[in-house]
Amino acid sequence: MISKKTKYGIKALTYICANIDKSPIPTSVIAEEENISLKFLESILSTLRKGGILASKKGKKGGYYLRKDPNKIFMVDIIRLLSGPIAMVPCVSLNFYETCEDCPNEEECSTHRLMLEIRDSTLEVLRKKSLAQLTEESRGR
Amino acid sequence: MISKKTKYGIKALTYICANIDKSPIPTSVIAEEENISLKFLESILSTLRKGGILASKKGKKGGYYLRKDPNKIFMVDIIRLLSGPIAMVPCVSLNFYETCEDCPNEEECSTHRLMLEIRDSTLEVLRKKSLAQLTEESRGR
DNA sequence: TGTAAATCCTATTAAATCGATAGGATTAAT
DNA sequence: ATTAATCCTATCGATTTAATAGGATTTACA
Repeated sequence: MISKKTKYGIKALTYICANIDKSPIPTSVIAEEENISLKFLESILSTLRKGGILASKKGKKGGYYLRKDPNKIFMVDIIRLLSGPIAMVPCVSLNFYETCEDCPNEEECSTHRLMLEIRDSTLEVLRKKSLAQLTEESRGR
Repeated sequence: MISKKTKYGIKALTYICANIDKSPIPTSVIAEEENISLKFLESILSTLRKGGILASKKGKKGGYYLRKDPNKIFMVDIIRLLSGPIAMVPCVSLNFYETCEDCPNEEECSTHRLMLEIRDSTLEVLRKKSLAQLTEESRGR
């Protein structure tokens, strides 16, 4: 399960992408449109800014906008930033690898093997999907 | 991330499958071999029994054994039992569906769309992989 | 130059979940 | 009887989650 943080983050980014002409967009507008708690969303957008996905403009008429072309922002990076590892188990994580204390040999661990396959199929989806693409699919129908 | 419950459950099932000739296998043996807390494993195997994957024999010389042919036990069912929904979000879950309070229209929700694709690619892996197959891949190399 | 509207920062909290741990009741083989 | 197993219920500490609170700072604009 992904957290609400991740879910709200994706929705917010899609909103910003869909309204890219109106940016910077204040947190309050997104919170209202997407039914997200304002303060919670503030912290999420802050994470996305620190992570290099969003940029912000302070003060009146300020808000958030995309730092890069949404065709060049991929969902893997967003999910990694908001949720942490893509892998369902640290021992198959590319970016957050950890050994298991209970496994003498990773190669022989059935969980390891299975989760490796799931990680790969998930990565396949997330690496291909850009924010621009997701936004178009969701809104443009 | 999957829980340790799920991880240990998969490892235990693989152990039982790999040692099917010696079944029923007592919890204590699996706990020792796979470095799992005995009491924790007890509760996991109990879940697997109640879920119809394992059967048990009580008393001395008792233990757990597979209820069905391991070629006919698929990883989807095991994961569902131990972790709950395969989907990363309740609104795309086949077996644990729930509406989101914040979404007026699911079809237009970007998170929904993305998680639908991930669910499908994950299901693809989990539905195809049998316990027998996973056991062979992990142990037999 | 003052005010409104925004980001930004730090801290707290209530609730839920996780990963165990504890203690014993029950059942069956020898 | 004894031993070795499942089975059942309850508790617990730690961590994470999803907010909430309060305010400091920055900027547009009248």
